[in-house]
Amino acid sequence: MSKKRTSIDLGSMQGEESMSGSARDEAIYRNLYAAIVENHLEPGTKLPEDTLAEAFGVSRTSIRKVLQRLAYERLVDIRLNRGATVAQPTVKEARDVFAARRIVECGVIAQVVAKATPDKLAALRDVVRREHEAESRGDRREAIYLSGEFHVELARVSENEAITDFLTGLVSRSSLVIATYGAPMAGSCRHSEHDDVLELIAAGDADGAREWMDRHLRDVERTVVLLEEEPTALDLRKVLDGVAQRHRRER
Amino acid sequence: MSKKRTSIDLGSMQGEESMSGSARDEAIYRNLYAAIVENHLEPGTKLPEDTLAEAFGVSRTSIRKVLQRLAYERLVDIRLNRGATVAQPTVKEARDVFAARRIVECGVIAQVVAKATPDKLAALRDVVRREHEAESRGDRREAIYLSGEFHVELARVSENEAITDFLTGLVSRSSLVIATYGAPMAGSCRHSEHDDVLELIAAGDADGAREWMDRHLRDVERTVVLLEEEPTALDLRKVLDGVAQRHRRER
DNA sequence: ATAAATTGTTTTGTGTACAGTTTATCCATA
DNA sequence: TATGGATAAACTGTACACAAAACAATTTAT
Repeated sequence: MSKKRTSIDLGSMQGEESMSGSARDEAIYRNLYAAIVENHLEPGTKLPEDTLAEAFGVSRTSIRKVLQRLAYERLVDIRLNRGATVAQPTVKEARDVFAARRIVECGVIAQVVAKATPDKLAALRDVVRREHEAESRGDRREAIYLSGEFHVELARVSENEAITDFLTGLVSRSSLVIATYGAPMAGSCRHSEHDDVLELIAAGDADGAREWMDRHLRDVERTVVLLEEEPTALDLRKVLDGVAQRHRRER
Repeated sequence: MSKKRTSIDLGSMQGEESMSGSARDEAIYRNLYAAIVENHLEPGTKLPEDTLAEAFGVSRTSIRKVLQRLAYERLVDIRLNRGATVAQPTVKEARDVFAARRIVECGVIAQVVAKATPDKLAALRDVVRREHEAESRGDRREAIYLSGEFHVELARVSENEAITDFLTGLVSRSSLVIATYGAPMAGSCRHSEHDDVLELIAAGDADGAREWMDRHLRDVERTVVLLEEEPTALDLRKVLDGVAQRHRRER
C-alpha cells in the first residue's frame, strides 16, 4: 500500500524485492486472472504487452507466457498480430459453459457424497457463511467470488483433479459471462441457497443433491444469460439496427 | 518424403518453403502432439528445446510456446530449470481421467441423442468402419487412434464445444495412460463394440446408451489401468519397497 | 467532399544473447 | 573401488533487438 515502486506490487511475498523464477509468472498470472474474473477489466479490454510488461516490471517475454495461458483458459482472446483482449464469450459459448457445468457438477455429485467428511462439510459451510456475510454487507464482488468458490470446493470433495480443474475453468468463464451479459444483480442474488445442498449431501442423498444442483444451475443460467442476447460491448451492429429501426418508424 | 532439408517436413502445406505466422506453430504442435499421443515418444522422454528447435527449423521461442501448450494439456511435464519431458501419468491421474470420462461421456449422451442426425450417425459409422479395417489388418496404432476419435466425434454430436474440448484432452491423456500402463493388446482389443452404442443412439434410447457407455468405459479402464500399479519407468520406489518387504520377511 | 494512397507510429512476432541452474565429467582422496 | 568435490558442458529462463504487421493520421487525387 505504501511502496513507491513503479511496478505493481505482486501480492504477499516475504522476500521483498524481486521474486525468483516461475513464482513471478505465477503472481502475474494470478493478478491478471483475478482482474478479469472479478470484473475489474471489462470484456473486450485490450491488453498490450508493453503496458503489462512495464506495469509488472518484467519483460514482454514473461507477459506473453501469461497471456498464452489465459488464452488457453479462454479468459483472453489472442488474435494474430492483433494482441490480446479480455475475452467476450458469445451466447453460444455461455450456454455451452453452463450446460457443461450441469453435466460435470451433477455427474460428480455421487463421488462428492461418497467422499464427504465432517471436515470437508465444515469447510464448505464456512464458505457459505462468508458468502452470506459478503451479501449482507453488500459486497457483491466478494459474494460472486465466493459463490463460484463454493461450486469449485464442492467438486474438490470428489478428489478428482481432472474434474476439479475443468470446473475451475468453467466457473471462471462463468464470471466472464456474468460480466458480459449479467444483469446488475445477477450471479449471487436470491440470497444463495447453497446451504440446502449441503444438507442433502450430509444426509447422503445423492439423488436429491443432483436434482438440486441441476435446478440451481438452470436458475443461475436463466438469471444471467437469457436476459441479454448479444455482448453489450460489441453491440455496434445492434445499436445501429435499433437506430435504423427508429429512423424508419419516425420517418 | 524426398526433400533434402535439414528440418522436419511439417506436413501438408502447399506453400513449400516456410509457412507464415502461427500456422507454423500449429504444425509443430500437431507433430509433437501426434508423436506423443500415438506413442512414438515414450513417456518420460526428454524434450530439449534446442533439439526440437533445430529439428523443426525454428528458434527456441516457438518451441517453448508449443511445449507450454502441451504442458497445459498435461501431455508434457515442465519443471523449473529442468525442461520438458513427455508426461508420465500417475495411477491416481489415470483413474481421475477415466472417472472424468465416465462423467462427461455419460452426461453428454442425452444431448448426443437429441442432436443426432442421419449425417452425423453416418460419419460415426464410418469411423467405426475404419476402426474395424485397422484392426483386421493389425494396425494397432491406427485402431487406438480411431477408437479415441470415435469417442470425441460422438461427443461432438452434442455441439457443446466446452465439453468436446475437455473430452479431447481426456482422450489424448488416455492414450498416454495406455502408453504408460497398457498391456500390449490394450486400448482397442475386444474388437471394438462401438457399433452397439450407435444402434442405441439411432433408436433414441438415451438411457440404454448411457448405460452402455458407463460399462464400456469401465471395461476399457480395467484392461488398461488395473493391470499395472506403477509406471514402468519410475518404479524405483516400488522396487525398493518390494526389496524392503522381502528383506523383512527373510530376516 | 469523399475516397484513396502514403507516411509515420505503435504493437506484435521471432530470433538471439547472456545469465543462472542443472547435469555430467574428472580427479583427488579415503 | 567407491566417495566427494571441483570443474566443465549443456540446458533453461529472461531480457532485448530487430523485422513485420496493423493502426492512425495526413496528404493527394478524383
